[in-house]
Parts: sequence; C-alpha cells; structure tokens
Amino acid sequence: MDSRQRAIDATAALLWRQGLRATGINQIVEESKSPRGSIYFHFPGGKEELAAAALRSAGAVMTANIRGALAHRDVRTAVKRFVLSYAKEMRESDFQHGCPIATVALEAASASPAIREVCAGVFAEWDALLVARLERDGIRGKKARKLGAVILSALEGAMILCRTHRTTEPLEWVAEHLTATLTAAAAPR
Amino acid sequence: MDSRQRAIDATAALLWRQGLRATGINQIVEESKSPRGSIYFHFPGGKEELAAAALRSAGAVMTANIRGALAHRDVRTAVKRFVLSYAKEMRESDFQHGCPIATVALEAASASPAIREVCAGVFAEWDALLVARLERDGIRGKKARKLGAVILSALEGAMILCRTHRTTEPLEWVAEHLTATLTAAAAPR
DNA sequence: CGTCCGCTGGACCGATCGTTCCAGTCGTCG
DNA sequence: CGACGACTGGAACGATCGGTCCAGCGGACG
Repeated sequence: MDSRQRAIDATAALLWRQGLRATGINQIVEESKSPRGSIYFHFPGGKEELAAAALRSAGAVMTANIRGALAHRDVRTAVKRFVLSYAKEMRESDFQHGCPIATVALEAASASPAIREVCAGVFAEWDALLVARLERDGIRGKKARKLGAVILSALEGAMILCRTHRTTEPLEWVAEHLTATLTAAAAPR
Repeated sequence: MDSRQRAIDATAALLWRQGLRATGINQIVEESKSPRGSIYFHFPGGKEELAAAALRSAGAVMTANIRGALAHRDVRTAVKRFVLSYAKEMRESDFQHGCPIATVALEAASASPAIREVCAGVFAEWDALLVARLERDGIRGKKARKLGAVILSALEGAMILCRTHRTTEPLEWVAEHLTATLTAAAAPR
C-alpha cells in the first residue's frame, strides 16, 4: 500500500476514535508510517484536505456495510441487524468506535465549512440508502424520506449515548423501537 | 458576577459551539474577562476541572428547560414542543447551537474519563426527566425507560444532522415521529 | 548509462497550547 | 491602622501544533 493510502487509512482510524482537533499530523505520521513530506505532497491542502479524504474513505466503507446489512429481504430484520451491528462494534472496541464521522461533523460545524460539507455528503449517502430500502418495501415518497432521517437520527444519537454511558442498551432499545415502527409503517391500518 | 461564574458561563458557551479541544484557555480568558490567575485559582485542576463545571452548569440550564417544556399536560404536545424548541434554537444561532454537551461527550469518550462521566451524568438526568414524564402518562417501568432513551437518542442524532446539513428538517421529522409513537404507546390496542 | 521526476526524510519555522509562578492589589477583620 | 488572605494581572515556561523547505533517494525512461 502506498504512503498516500496509508495516510488516509490512519487518519480515518484516528478521526473515528479521537475527532478532528485531537488528531495531530505528528500522530498521523507515526501511525501511518508515511513521511511528513509525503503527506504534504499528496495533500497540499494540509490537514483539512487529508481529513476530507479520510472521511470520504470511512464514509464509503460504512456505505458498503449499510448496503450489505440492508440486503436482507425483511426490512425490519435488515434495520435491526444494521443497528445491532454497531452495538457489536461498540463492545468490541471498548466503546471507542461509534459513528466514524459524527465527532468530526460536530467539531467541523463551527470550524470548517469544507469538512462539514464532506460529512453532510456522507450522511446524505447513508440516508439515501435507507430511503431506497424503505421504498422497496412500499413506504413511499415523503414518508420514506422522513422515516429514513428518523432512523439515522436515532442511530447517531444512540451511539453518542452508548459511548458516553459505556453501555449498548440505547442501541438495543433503538433497534427494538425501529422494528416496531417499521411493522406499523409497512402494514398501516 | 464574580470571575469564577463568568469563567464557567464563558466556557459553557464556547464548549457548546466549539467543543473541548477547540476551546482554549486564552479564548476563555478573553471572553470571560476573568484573569488567567483567577481561573487557575478557582479551578486548580485546570481546563478539565473548568470544563466539568461548565458542563454541569449547562446541563442544569437544559434540565430546567426540559422540565418546563415537559410541564404541558399532554405528553405528545410536551415532547413535540420540547423537540421543536431545539429547531428554533438551531435557526436562531445559524445552526451553531445543538446539544450543549454532545460534542464534548464524543471528544471526551476517548480523551477524558472524568469529563465523559460528567456528560453521562447530565444525559442521565435528562433521561430521568423524560422517563418520569412518560410514567406520569401511564407508560410504566421498562417500557418508559426504553422509550425515554429512544427519545433522547432521536433528539441528539437529529441535532447532529441539523448542524451538519444546516436544516431543521431532521428535528421536525423526529418531532412528528415521536408524536405518532407516543399516540400509539399511550393508547395501545 | 545519464537524466529526470515522483516521492521521501527530517530539520526547522512561528504560533499557540495548557500550565506555573509570583509580585501586587484590595477588602476584611483584629 | 496594620496585617492577612483572597484574588488578580501578566510574564514566562516547555511542549506541541500545523506547515514549509529542501537535499537527496531511487525507479523509469530516453
């Protein structure tokens, strides 16, 4: 793997755990074993450009995971497994692995419009995947768009609570709640 | 107001918008007009101790707001107004005012156990308020606890999406969804 | 084989970080 | 009124930040 890709991967991993401000170029150099010069050669825009690339990369990985999880033919099972897969990731990482971009998104909201927009794009991609899956199940138009945003909101919020409380309960309860909601939405009166 | 309180208030405001790492002691000194020496006199533990105090303070303000919003006799109206009040805050602050502790909570999850625990305590307080309100409406025990966590999750997640997308739609959709959920929960088949 | 260029390694920059220290000020109380 | 202790203002600390610069390595290609 070339030094460019190593830098992206290391940065994505560090942003995931620590966020933007806490992740220094020195730390990226150490962990990625990419020389400082190479990083600024590949990313002339410095930390901001590297972080943007790392977020897009991490977002794409997640997108693939979501796509896989949502492949199950029963929506309820799909969403449930999808949400609970994060609970597993939480447990296995000692509650360090929440959403790979949420921390950065919040930091960037006040600090970097460019990075904020990258995060917005990634969120939009996930949302589109969810909405498409809901529509495949007969939940149409605005209703699907609203429900997709609610699912993503509940997931993101639950991950904050899980990391803060060091429990997986919020994710489990959200999974349960969304299953019930989808049952009601798919078979309305 | 004494310098101690000014430091707490300024820090709370800065943490709200910028998070922990982005908020420097210099900035706190400038905005609060508390001298450097005073800050370290009142908070010998330095930035961490000051941040903890600021988070507790911000948490208490929010607790009061939640208590007020939840006073409405109809739970659905109460929760709806409660959630939509954040949408208002978002709009009026140009999407800078989300949850006053979420950003810090995520940053602290990997950086500072002490601050993480303060955040956990604040979240628990809000959650307890929600659960108590739900129980007042006949939603009992575990069901109330689960639903409380789901409401808080959806709210926190929606605020991330709102700040990142610079829209209030996620909060509005979550408000709508929770209203429907509460209707179903309060009057089960 | 010689040239060239993408890439590397590391020294170095000024700025800013959180923290320490202390002389000085001010109100209070003996 | 003198002394004391709570608090202030600011200088200064070493560490680390993101970023720049450049000599030189090494593989590809004429």
